[in-house]
Amino acid sequence: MARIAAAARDAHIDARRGELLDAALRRIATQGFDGATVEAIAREAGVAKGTFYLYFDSKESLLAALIERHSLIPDLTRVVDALGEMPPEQAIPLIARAGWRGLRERLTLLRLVLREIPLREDNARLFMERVILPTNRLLERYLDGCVERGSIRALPTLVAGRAFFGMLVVFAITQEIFGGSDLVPMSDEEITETVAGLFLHGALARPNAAPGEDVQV
Amino acid sequence: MARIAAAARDAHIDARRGELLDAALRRIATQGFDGATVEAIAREAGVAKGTFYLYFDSKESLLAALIERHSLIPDLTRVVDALGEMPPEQAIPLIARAGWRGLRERLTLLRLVLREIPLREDNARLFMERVILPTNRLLERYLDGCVERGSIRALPTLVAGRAFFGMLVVFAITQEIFGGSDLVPMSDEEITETVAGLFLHGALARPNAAPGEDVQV
Amino acid sequence: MARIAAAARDAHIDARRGELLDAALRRIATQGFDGATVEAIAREAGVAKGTFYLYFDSKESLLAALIERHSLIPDLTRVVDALGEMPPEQAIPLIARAGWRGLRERLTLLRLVLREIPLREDNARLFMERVILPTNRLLERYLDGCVERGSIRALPTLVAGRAFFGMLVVFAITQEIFGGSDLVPMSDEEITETVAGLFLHGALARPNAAPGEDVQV
Amino acid sequence: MARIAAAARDAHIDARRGELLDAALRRIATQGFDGATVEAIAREAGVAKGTFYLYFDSKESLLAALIERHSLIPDLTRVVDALGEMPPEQAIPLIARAGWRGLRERLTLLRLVLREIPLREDNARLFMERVILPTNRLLERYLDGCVERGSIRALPTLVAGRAFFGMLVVFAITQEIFGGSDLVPMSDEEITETVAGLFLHGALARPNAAPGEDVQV
DNA sequence: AATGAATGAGGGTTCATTCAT
DNA sequence: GATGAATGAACCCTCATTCAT
Repeated sequence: MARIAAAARDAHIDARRGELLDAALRRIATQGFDGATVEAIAREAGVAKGTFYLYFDSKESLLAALIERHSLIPDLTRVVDALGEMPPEQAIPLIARAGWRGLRERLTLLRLVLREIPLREDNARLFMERVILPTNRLLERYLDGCVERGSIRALPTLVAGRAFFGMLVVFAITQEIFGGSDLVPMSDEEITETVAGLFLHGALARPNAAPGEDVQV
Repeated sequence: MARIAAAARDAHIDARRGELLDAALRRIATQGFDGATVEAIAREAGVAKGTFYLYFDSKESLLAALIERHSLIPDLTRVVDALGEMPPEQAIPLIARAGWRGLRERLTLLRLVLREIPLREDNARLFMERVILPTNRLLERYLDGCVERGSIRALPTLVAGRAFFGMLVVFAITQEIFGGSDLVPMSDEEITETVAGLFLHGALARPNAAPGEDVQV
Repeated sequence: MARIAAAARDAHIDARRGELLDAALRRIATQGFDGATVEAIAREAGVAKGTFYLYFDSKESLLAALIERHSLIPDLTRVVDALGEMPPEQAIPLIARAGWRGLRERLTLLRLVLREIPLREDNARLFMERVILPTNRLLERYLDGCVERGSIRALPTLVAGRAFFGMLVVFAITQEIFGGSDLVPMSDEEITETVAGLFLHGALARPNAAPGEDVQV
Repeated sequence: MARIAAAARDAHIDARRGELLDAALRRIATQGFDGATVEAIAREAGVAKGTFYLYFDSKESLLAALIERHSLIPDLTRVVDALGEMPPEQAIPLIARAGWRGLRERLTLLRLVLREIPLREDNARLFMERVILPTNRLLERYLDGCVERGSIRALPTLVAGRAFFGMLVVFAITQEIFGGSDLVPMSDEEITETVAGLFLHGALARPNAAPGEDVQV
């Protein structure tokens, strides 16, 4: 019975933490971390100010929880795992589309990360280790497989993978967060296909030239 | 004489504003906009707190001035203008290196932009119009020229240009701002050459296949 | 049966109150009344926060109970009652030693009283009536007997008694509570014998008697 | 000119600090340190809450300033210095009266000290070193002189001096702070003369009995 | 009887902004 | 023009008290 009660309590605690985290993300998205008061976050979650501190040690500790909670990793893991040995010509566009979708669904978190991470060295490190690098390695592993199978040329796959995904991130920042889509609209297809196309073939018109050499400029 | 005095006064005002902006950028870089107090900024500029308000209406108004003041445009304009009709195989690496250098020299501003712009719709719009899009158009123009001359394939050059430069930005964010270089060091060459190489040739091993088609996945 | 149950319940209530009072005294000793939270007191007593309010109306009401509960009276009553008509030359040193011992055993309570009583007029009155004056009257009665028997001179015995005991209190405050014993150590004997000696003979060298000898303390 | 301005500013700072300290003492006397809010203190001093922090680092730092500021030392120094080699029969009553007067004028500070010092180990040490011991040594020096001149018997003068002054302190606590004067009024004379008389002659009726020996009980 | 989640008033502290000098 | 003392709104956090379970 005690066990059941404890389990119920834990569930309740998790639920409340979740509600507070959701509320926090909403406020922080529009007002920034400093701008979102604990009172506002609590009220948005439907509880009183003091209740916040039953679930988080401090406002600061909410940040880490927030960042750890949302990440692209689960999504991308599923997608990349499903690729198996699919040739890059098919896989890369798939990844681009999935990545773009994932980013658009996480714009709020992206705003948060861009804003709050750089000032917090510990969190920055944590974020690199827990979110960016894992995602990056996922791509690296797939690309390494492609290189082994000879379907893509030898290149620093970690760097290349980040460059690939990074292009999507930059469009998310400029078009969605900085409001670029109001000034210069770009369709989702335009973005994902251009990014995928560039990553696969580059921009050169006659790429039959021996690759790699020109890079030496 | 009155005119001369007025001119001198204007010069003085500009100088003071400049000192304050520099001081502000230094403080904001390490503490964020909210964390940098007017008092600290003023003291860093060597004046008293009240003096700040002789040169700026408010702390907020300093932000716009700050963002407008620093941009990559002059640098890149010079570089891209100098390219003329240089073939992309040579030009793209040059641009990548210049862009990377410019970014690394402006990390402070990049931090500021990532942190403060997203929350301020007006500034975001302004930043897109005044900084991102001009830079983007610069590249677009060069790439359009290449397309015309047949040296690169037909692709949405505005999108492609942003993707190209965006790769560099993402490395600046992850490696320099998020501290990735402590965890996974990457040399400047590795970054610029991989980015340039990808943009030129893509990742495929046998890019002699008719380009563009595979993208249709 | 009902009566037995009621008695058992009362005993239980008293026990719980006692545990809470002990716990409270321990917390308050180190952190002060304001610094000791109800939660901490309850936890120290091994019960939950809410339970506290089953036994006390409020945190404030705990104070009165706490002060009333501990007092020197029982100890001193026993000691003074046992004196009977013992001459002051013997009795006063005995009282000084017993008083000193009692004070040292009640330092926690002394801290509490010094801290919390002065701000609470009602409690102050209560404390005077219930603790200080009874103790004082105890001494007064003994001293009055001495005066009657001619063993001490006529003096305001209430005042004198308080002065006597007060000397001990002041050493408890300065040496034990203010930490004077770290700076200027004084032995228990030095304190009790000097106090007793002063009270009996005063400081003068020849109150007609042979001087110097009195130093035998 | 700058020097003059600086001097004026320092004077102003001292004045403001003084006003705040006075105001703080008044509030703290009636409400305790914790009960006296910074806002209330500031308002009592006629300034805004924020102004408080221009003159004190924190509320806590006000305490030390407060305690250091008021002490009996200057008064007593003057009195005791003026005694010279005056025989104790005259000097002790003088000291008792001056000490009593000084204590009554500093009841507020006494309340503060009793309440706030015990919980703050650092302040307790400081208070012993800076206030109690210096006062104590003042008396010690005078008593040592008397012993040398043979006017009082050899006794531990530091202990005796504290016992002497301590009697006055206890009357201040019980009569003035605990409200004893409402229950059992005692005139100033009764207190000072009894204390002085006890210190000089003790309580015994025929102190020509060989003193000291009886103490050995 | 016992619990502990929830509340919200209230406190210390910071800081953008004003204004008299 | 330059200063910096003064202001007070607003924030984070604590904790006595209540009440549904």
